[in-house]
Order: sequence, then structure tokens, then C-alpha cells
Amino acid sequence: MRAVERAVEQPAENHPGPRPPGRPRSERARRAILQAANELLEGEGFAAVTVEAIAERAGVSKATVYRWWPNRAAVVMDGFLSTVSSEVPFPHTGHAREDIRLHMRRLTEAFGGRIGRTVAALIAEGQTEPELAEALRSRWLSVRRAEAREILELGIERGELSEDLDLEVAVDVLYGPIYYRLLVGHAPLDGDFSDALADHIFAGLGARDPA
Amino acid sequence: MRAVERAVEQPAENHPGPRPPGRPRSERARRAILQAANELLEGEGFAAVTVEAIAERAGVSKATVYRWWPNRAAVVMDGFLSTVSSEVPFPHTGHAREDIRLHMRRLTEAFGGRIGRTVAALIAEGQTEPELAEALRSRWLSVRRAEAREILELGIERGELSEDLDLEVAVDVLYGPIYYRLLVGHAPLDGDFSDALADHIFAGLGARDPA
Amino acid sequence: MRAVERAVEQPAENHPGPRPPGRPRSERARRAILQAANELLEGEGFAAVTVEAIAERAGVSKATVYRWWPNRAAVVMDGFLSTVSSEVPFPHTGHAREDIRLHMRRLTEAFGGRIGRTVAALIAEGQTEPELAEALRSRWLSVRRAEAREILELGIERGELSEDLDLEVAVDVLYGPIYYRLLVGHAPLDGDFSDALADHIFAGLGARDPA
Amino acid sequence: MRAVERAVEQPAENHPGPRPPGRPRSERARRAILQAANELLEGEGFAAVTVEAIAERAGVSKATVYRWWPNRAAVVMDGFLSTVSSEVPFPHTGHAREDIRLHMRRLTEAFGGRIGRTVAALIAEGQTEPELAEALRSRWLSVRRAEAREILELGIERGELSEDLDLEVAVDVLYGPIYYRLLVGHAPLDGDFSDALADHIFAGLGARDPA
DNA sequence: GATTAATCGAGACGGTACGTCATGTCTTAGC
DNA sequence: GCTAAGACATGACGTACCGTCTCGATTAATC
Repeated sequence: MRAVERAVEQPAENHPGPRPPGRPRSERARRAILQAANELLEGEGFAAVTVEAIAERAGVSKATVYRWWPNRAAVVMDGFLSTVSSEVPFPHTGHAREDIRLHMRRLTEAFGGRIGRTVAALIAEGQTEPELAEALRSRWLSVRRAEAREILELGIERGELSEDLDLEVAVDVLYGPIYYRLLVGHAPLDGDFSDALADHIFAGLGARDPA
Repeated sequence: MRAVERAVEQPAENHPGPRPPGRPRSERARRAILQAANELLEGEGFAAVTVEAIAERAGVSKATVYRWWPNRAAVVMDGFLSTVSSEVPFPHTGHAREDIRLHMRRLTEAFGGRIGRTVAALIAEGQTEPELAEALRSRWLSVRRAEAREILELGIERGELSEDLDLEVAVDVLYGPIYYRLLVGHAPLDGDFSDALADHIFAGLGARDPA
Repeated sequence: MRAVERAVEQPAENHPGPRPPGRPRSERARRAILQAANELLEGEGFAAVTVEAIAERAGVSKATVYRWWPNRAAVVMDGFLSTVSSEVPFPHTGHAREDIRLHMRRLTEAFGGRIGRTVAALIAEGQTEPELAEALRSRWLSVRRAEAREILELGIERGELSEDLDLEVAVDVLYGPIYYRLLVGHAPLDGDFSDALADHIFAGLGARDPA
Repeated sequence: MRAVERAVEQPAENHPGPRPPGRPRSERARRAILQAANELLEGEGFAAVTVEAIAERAGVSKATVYRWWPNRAAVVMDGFLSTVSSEVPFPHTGHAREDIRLHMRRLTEAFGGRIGRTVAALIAEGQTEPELAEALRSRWLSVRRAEAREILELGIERGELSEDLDLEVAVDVLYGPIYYRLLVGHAPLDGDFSDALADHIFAGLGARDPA
């Protein structure tokens, strides 16, 4: 098990078994660290989230941080995930197009605030830290993608969408433009954009039959 | 004019006018710095591109680097742009859908190598350096976007695409998924993806008429 | 307590008391730094004693030097003092004039070598660093001055010297000319000078009674 | 001729001879440089007197400074000497002891202000720059010493002082303590000190006849 | 009046060292 | 066996001056 993943474990397992010897891990320290990371990220941006600052603000030693997380990005991600569990719930209108429009809208709105800043920072850090990128994919992205895929699958079942759809590619089409604006910042991420996006995607960019 | 942009000026102006006083800037040093940045990026990745390393490899003092660029990312961007001028030229088949498919394919292929790694690194750095992000938008992205927009406009003129198209949003739909895969890395960036992408986009995800 | 003074503390206190928390200071590093400073000073002169050079020669990081000393001059002073503790001991012939002549001679001889060069360098640095000047006064000069004062006091007690003597001024008369030659270098610092000095001082420059 | 000395030459020679070809040296620049050095020294201390700062304040290029002076200390000394020519004139009361007392008093008073700070700074710099030390000796110290020697010689001629006096040593006795306090700063440099000094020196530290 | 030659300003250059910061590792004592 | 405290080696940061250099412009004296 990699360090990034180990750190991610739920702190309290369901069937504890024979407690290991020695002083048990401090739950207080763990929480203080994650909270400090969150506050720093919110208050001063990713650059200010140093392990040093986290430790000081959490009233914890650096060694304690490093014992449980491999680097600052892992801490930030844990801190981030500890606050967003299923913050973007699943819409069910019965119509795939509408469900997707709503889903995209919620993500867009979420990306307008703290969540967007954090996700952008994590993706950025992931460029130089493969483990972090992997963790982000498995713990954040794949959850959202699974939701979108589920909506699409329901749409196909109901005959609203073509059976030829490549689900992976389709999900990229839905999410790609949103992440693109998030990361590149060339235009605002708002509800108008989200709606226009859904329209254009489902309209096939208004392409007439090529025949 | 900001420092990032100033550094970017073409070294030789068309109508030089009255040369400014003082020792002129060393063209040799400028080139050596950009080349060193490129080589380091290629050889050892973005993390290895420190100002210190650039200066040493270029046989230049750190002060000279800092005199002309505000930070390493700006150097990397200049170095990058000095090698890619119109590396992704404009296709003209006479059919918008085909032009776009080709355009997307070329970008996808370019992103599979050095260019992709560099663009990803620059976008990542841009998350914490607004000036760099702005420079990347104005000097790399907007050029590509303008090309895509031009293709779309031609398609509208020829009646191949709907007149209702919001060009900005449409360009986001085309580019977004590619940048998304580039930055998130959840699936490969290859010709198959590029083609599938074009198909799905123009097919409107296979949506039946919602009526 | 000022940094300069703190750094100067004896490493081993007599009654240690409750050891402070955290990793203890590395005695090995402390010694290596002082030795490196001494060697550099001896070998290449004060100008070569940069913090960078000290750190490298001592196999220590710059940060460790800066953690304990505010600047290179403070290191040099500590290094210097660690080698000279009571190197100019107290003479006791029973005659004030003779004791003083010997005391001056020993100082003059000491100033002819390493000690003289170092003291001169430290006084010079002290011109721009008040803390260093203060440290030099309290840790080097006042020790020597106290010795001279003691000799003079004994001489007064024995009736060899006038009771009207202003001890501070008298000590300045004894030491002043030696430091003057040390720092200005207009004439050699040797035993002949030292003896002639003592003679002239006690002879009152050969002044006839002004009456 | 050394650079330090060359720079020191009087700007206008008495018998100009065949003026050399080319643009003559700018008297305006020379003066502005010396004045800038003086002002900086007065206003912000020796550390602030960098060649860069002098050049900027004087509205002159660094190259012009370096063309005429080898380093900042030489500039400072020239600037200093250009303001103090025989500022401590010769007293003539007809009595050696009194002349000397007055002479010492004037020097002590002068050392209480700008002159003292400058001389101290120059002596300090002289520790690492032999040329500067030599220039200071020949252009400042030897002038004052000659004055003192002359007073002493007159005193000997008049029978007020012993014929056995070693003039060099005697001058060291007079000046040494003053420079000592100037450079070490352990006690104030004022009229009281100066007078007490003269008393103690002429009284031979109150020594009873050793016989 | 043109030529020659040294000076001047401006400011870029290769260097060196500065003092700071965060990294991730370690060493200790205490709980 | 965790924890806090904090020292440690490492390495890059961005800054400040150093003393040198390369320009075009200026200023006389000479041709």
C-alpha cells in the first residue's frame, strides 16, 4: 500500500481487532492537521500551505505530519475530501438530458468557490507528483465520473441516448470543458456557461447531417 | 507592460528607432537561457528547471535571468514558445467537421510529447502565478482558440453549422476534453480518443430529439 | 539576551537543570564551525571568512550557522575566544612598574601574531556592528583591562603609584598606544616598543616639574 | 604611482604643461562624487557608501567612479580629506605641556563628530585594504603626528622636555589613548578625558621615583 | 570644419555572498 | 509507540554590489 493511500484510510476501522501496542494515534492531532490545512488553503492560498505552517497552526510537530502523510499535497487532499463527501448529489428527474444539465450545473457552481480552487491546486500539484494525481483520480474524479456515467447509462436504457455512446469519451465531453475553464481561466465558470455547454453538447454543435 | 510580457518581445524590432542608452542586451545570453530552460525541461522535468540550474547551464549569472524574467515559469514559457511558433497549422479540407477533426487530432498528437508536458506544467504553475496564467492564455491558448474559431465561422458561413452557435462555448467543447485528459491523465491522449471525441461532439452524444 | 551573547554561552552549564525539549544542539557542529572560522581566518584572512565558506569547511549547513550566530563576525569572535582564554596571564614581581612592563610586553608580543590580526579585524568589524563591538568589549577588552587595573591598584596600595590615579584613564594610557599601532600600523609592535612605551609613560614624557 | 595615490592628486596642477588630447576630466563629476560620498557617510553610515549609491546620488555612472578611484574606501577618504584640510590647527602658547593639552583637546573634540566616525571607518577598512591604510597614514595621520612632534621638539629645545625623548613613542603615547577610545568605544571621548589624559601622561602615572 | 581621442551617461554582464525559507530526516524526553 | 519540540543537511530562493564591459553622445584640441 502506498503512503498516499495509507493516509487515506478511515481512522476508525469497523472491526478493530487486537489494538497494537504503544501509544495510539492521536485523533485530535489528525483532525487539527486536516483543519489547519483547510484553513490555510482557504485563507492564504495553496502556496501558504506548507507543512511547517500546518504543523504550527495545528499545534503539532512536523514529524507527526510526515508520519502520516507523505507531503503537503496529500494532507491538503485529505483535508479537502473530509469536507466534501458527496457534496454534489445525484439528480433524478427521469430525463437524462435534464439530469446531466443539473449535474453539470452543480459542479460548475461548486467550482466557483473553495472546491474549485482546491481541485485546481491539486491537479496542478499532481503534474509533478504522480502519487497525488493517482489519489485525486481515484478519490475525487472517479466518483464524479461514475455518477455521470450512471446518468448516461440510464439515458441509454430509456432510449434517450444512443447505444453507440462511448461512456468514457462522453463523460470527458461533459466534464472536460468545465475543468478546462477552471484551470485555464479564460472565461467565467457560471450557470450560463453550464447551460450553454449542455445545450451545445446535446445539439452536436448544431451540425447538419454531413450527408 | 508587465515583466512577463516585456521579456517576450521580439528581440529584433522592425523599425529599431533610436537605440536606448547603455550596453545593449546580450542576444547570446537571451538565447542561451531559453535553450537551457528547454533542455532542462526536456531532460529532467519541470522540477529541475530552477533559475540556478538555468543560469549555470547557460553560462549566465542568476542576476541576468532575473533581470529579464520574473521567475522560472516565465523563462520556461518563453523557451517553449520560441520552439512552437505555428507548429499546429491550419487544415483546410473545405468541410468544417473534417477540418476540426484534423485540428483536434494534431493538437492531441502534439500533446502526447514535449508540448503536452510543457503546457501541462505551465497551466499548473499558472494556478499560483496569475501573470503566468495570463501570459499563457494570451500567447498560447488564444492563438489556438482563434484558429478553431475561424474554422467554426467558416462552417457557419457554409451552412454546415448552426448560426446559433456560441463560438466561445463551442471552442471550449472542442478543446476542453483534450486539456482535461492532458491534465488529469485518467485515459490516454491518442488519435482514437481524438476521433471518438469529434464523433461524439458532432453527434450531440447521440441524443434523440427531446421533443 | 542578545544573539551574540547567547551563542557565546558555555556549552556545558554547571547545573544543567531540566534539559529543554527537542533535539539538543549538536556539539560536534558547534565545534566544527568555530574551528573552521579559525582556520579560515588564519589561512586566508578575514575577507575569506564568509558564512558560506565556514559552513562548507565545517560540513555544516548555512542555516545551522545562522541559527546560532547572527553574522560571521560573531562566529569569528567565538572562535577566537575559544582559543585564547587567559593566554595573557598575570605577572607578579611585587613591583607595579615591572608588572606593568611585563604585562604590556606580553600583550605586544601576542599582538604580533594571530591574536593581533584577529583583534584588529574584530575591532574593525565592530565599527559597523554595535553588538559585536559590545561583545568584544565585554568578553575580551574588559578582561585585560581588569588585569591592568588590578596591577595598578596593588601599586597604589604599596605606595608605588599616586593615590590620585584615575584608573580608567591610566589603563587607556597603557593600552592605547599598543592598540594604536596595531590598528594603524605606522610602526612595528615589538618588545623594544613595549619597553620604550613603559619607560616614557612612567617618566611622564620626561617632563620637568612645570613649577 | 598607485591608483589610490593617483586619485588623490590635486585636480589642478600648477604647471599644466601640454594638456593631453581627448575630452578632459569632468570637474563637476569629481566634485559630485566626493560630495555624494560625504553625504552618504554622514547620513547612513559607512555601510551605505556603496559605489552604486555614490554613482546614483552624484548623477554619475559607476564607470566614472571606477575610472578615478580603485574602490569605495578611496573615494571616502578623498571626500573626507577634501573637507578637513588643517581643521586642527597648531596651538602656540609657548609652553609644550599647554600646547599639547590644547592639541589633544582639539583632536578629541573633532573625534566626537563626523571626523571621528570617518576616521574610525577608514581605519577599519584599512585592516583589509593595505593601500587604503597606507594612504590614510600618509595623508591624515602623518600630518597630525608631524604637528605633535613639532610641539614636542620645541619643548625639548626650550628645556621643558627631556632630550632623551623618543619622539615616535612619545607621539604614540599622546595619540594612542584617543584612537583607542575612538575605535573601541568603552568610554566617552570628551574634554574631561582629554585633560585627564594629558595630566596622567605628564605626571608619569604619578610614579614615585623607583629608586 | 573634420578628425581624433578620451570622457561621460547609461546600463547589461558574470560573479559572489548574502540571509531566508521549506524540505524531509533526525534525536531527545515525556506521556 | 506515539508525541512535541526543535536541530540538522540540503538546496533554491531573490537581492545587493562588486568590478568589468559595451554602447552612443559629448567635448576639446589638432589637423
